[in-house]
Amino acid sequence: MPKILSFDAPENFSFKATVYSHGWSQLAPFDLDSENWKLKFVFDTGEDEKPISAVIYENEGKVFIETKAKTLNKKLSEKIITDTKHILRIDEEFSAFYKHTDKQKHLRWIAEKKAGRLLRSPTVFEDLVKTICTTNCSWALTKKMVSNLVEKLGEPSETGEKTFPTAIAMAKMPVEFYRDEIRSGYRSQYFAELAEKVALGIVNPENWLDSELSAKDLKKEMKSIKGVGDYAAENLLKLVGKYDGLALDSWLRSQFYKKHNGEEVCEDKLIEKHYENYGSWRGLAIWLDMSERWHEY
DNA sequence: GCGTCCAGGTCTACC
DNA sequence: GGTAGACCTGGACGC
Repeated sequence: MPKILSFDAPENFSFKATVYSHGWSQLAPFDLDSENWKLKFVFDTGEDEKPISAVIYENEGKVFIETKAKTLNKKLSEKIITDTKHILRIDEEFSAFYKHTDKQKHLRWIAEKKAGRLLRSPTVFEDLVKTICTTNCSWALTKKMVSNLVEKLGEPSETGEKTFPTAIAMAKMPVEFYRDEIRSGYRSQYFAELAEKVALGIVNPENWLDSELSAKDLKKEMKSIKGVGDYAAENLLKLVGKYDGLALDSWLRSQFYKKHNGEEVCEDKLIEKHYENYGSWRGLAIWLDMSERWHEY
């Protein structure tokens, strides 16, 4: 019998808005069943335990985690619930953000849909590697690189689905592996270097979650990682709860031109000006404004 | 079939 | 601090 865990969802939580918040639900080990609104994931449970495959869904104000584990002790149960709350950003508060968006008629849907939570991975390391996989390539290639990492370096659960690899697992592989097997091209050097530094404790991305640094200084620290530039750092800032940066990429720019600039290309300064009134929420404001049609469910 | 472009950018060298 | 050119991959497109 599968072991099912659950917890109460807060009043302002929307499972659909969270899993459709950006492309992360399409990246392994996430696997979204959009017909039934169920999100598959494979939880890493540490060195001594097999990873656990699970399906996450919401029903009547509760979040359920239906695991495929035959047994599940209290410690593992607590870890899976903690990870799920982190992934779904259950404890984040958006009322201050909604006060901004409710002032704009065309953004009132955001509070109505309870949107704002950007799906993330259980670890910042996983989000960091995935973000580097989004740079300078098509979304199809991003998905391919992430799938290759999971398939070739992930740990299998009892039912065979694999986790995202740890930094230690990634650090064991040479640059050639990333180039030839992961197909990550010039990013291969970045992955090998990053994994080694994280595995050795020289870099600890998990510290970014509760960093006391300002967004500006944290962005600077993130950019010290090879392969992380302005877009990647600002995207990572959003994933650790700081929305100061717009994280402009070619997709976001093109959407802005279509929606707010008569399909005319403009300088980034104009885009920044458009969202300056949202202050420290501007990164979330532009993202939701541009991805509005994703929330037509 | 082949060449070119470019996509959820970044790095380095140079000014 | 700003800019030009190089950088992997793979799908789309034109010829």
